[in-house]
Amino acid sequence: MAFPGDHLPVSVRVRFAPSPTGHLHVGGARTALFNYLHARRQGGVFVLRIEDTDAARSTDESLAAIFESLEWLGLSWDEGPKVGGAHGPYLQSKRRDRYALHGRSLETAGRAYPCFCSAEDLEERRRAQTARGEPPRYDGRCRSLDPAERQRQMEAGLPRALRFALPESGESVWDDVVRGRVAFRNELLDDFVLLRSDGLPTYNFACVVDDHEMEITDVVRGDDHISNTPRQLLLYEALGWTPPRFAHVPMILGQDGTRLSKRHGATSVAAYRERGFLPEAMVNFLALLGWSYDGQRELFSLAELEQLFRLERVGSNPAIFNVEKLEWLNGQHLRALPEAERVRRVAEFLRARGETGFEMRSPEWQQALVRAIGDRLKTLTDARTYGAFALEETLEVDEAAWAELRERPEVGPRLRALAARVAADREFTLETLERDLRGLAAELGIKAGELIGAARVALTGRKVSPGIFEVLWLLGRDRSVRRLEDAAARWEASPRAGV
RNA sequence: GGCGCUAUCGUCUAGGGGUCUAGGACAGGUGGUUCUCAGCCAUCAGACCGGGGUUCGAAUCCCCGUAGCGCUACCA
Repeated sequence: MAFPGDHLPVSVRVRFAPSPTGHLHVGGARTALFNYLHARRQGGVFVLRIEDTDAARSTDESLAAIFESLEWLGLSWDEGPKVGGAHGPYLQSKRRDRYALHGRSLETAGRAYPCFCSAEDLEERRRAQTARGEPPRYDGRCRSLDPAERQRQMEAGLPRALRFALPESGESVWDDVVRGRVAFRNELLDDFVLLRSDGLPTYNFACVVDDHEMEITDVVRGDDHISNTPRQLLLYEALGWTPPRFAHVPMILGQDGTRLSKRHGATSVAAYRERGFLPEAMVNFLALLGWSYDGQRELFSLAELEQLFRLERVGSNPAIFNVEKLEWLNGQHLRALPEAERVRRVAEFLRARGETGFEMRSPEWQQALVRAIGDRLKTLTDARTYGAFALEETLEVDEAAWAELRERPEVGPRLRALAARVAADREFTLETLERDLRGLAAELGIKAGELIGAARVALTGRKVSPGIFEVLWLLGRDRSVRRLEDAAARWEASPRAGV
């Protein structure tokens, strides 16, 4: 029921607020995804806000990297850097006046006070508290400063921070969308800093001011922020603002169950991109980390997720990032791609890695290679692995594969015979090549598989490859003949244990 | 240490008191198909952290314990 003066039922407004202190990691990407999906599903607005109040750690490179990763994933923002919006600026470093303004009003209202304690002092007092077995928290020294003394310190021009004067009793409670009721006793909190002595806001203050001014209705963030929520709730109360709804999504852990970090290997979405993962798979995988549709269906496109995602279906237990599932999903999405698109992605991927062997070939050849690799393609990197025999001029021979071949009898002559057939094949199609080889095997009285095995090592240098007729076709007549003969010569020159 | 969050197969999860002899997926085993591998098909193995309650009945509700993680900064 609406009353005069009430806000009209506002549509959902969510935000993703990374700090530009490094690449976008998968945990952040997942938070961004959930925010994005929630906004899309509810017909709301997705805001991107940059929390760069830590001047020492924030960099432009990080900022650019975050934009790039979000764009790659397809998570477009409706308001924020690059696109603008009515609630800007969207960089906290450009909003100092806002924080100062609200800081002053809190101070005037007696809800905040200047603190002249130095960092060293604070550190020492904390140490003493810990030594005494007490919880380390601000002792309130400057809160109880008498007005004359406070005035004197101000006039002396001592660096001052602004601290929030917390209520000593009561509870901060909220109904979390993913966890239900969460409560903290206020007395356990301490008078935290709102504005640093350099005038920049700390996280909790900036966050509350911005969420309010940007009219954020739903705060969806990692559950490492749960214990910040009571502090923020208290700020909303002190400022006379209505707090948003909170949804604390579980964190993503490394294989060992601890918070995902560099020691768990690749953690940035950029790294997965470089490894040949598709944004489609990444999005699908991230969505499944914490959210489920019905426990059965697992394959989703971003567009489908925008329709099906519900914050209420997000679970509350932390998830371990397991790459095997990502790889499987990547294979699924790769196969779902129309062939032409798959070829395009392979070309793009190889080009980004500075490999030109693929894109120099004809479209028909490119398509044939990708088709020959077929379902072996789980990541785009596999295109290079399985296509190396045709992409690279010099053949790298796997030692184990060769060792096996070397010990087998009759290989040399057989490879030479096959070379002759291939050389004589005027049509050179998959059909004629198959006829050549199977015909020869029959004449030699051996199984086709045996001849194929030897040819595979000779032509690709490996024990594993795409189908042998495709291999021959991709290599072309000249290269095929040459490799077969080279292998035969090498076999003939090799001493054999049993001979 | 204090506070908080979490707890179902190795992993991601379904499950909201009886239909659960707990379902699906990845990974793993076995068999089949094929020129290898991948894929595909079939099949097997694999879990409700422990202890108390509540209830006719608990994976599901409550309490305690345990474990993991997070926060405990003039980081975010």
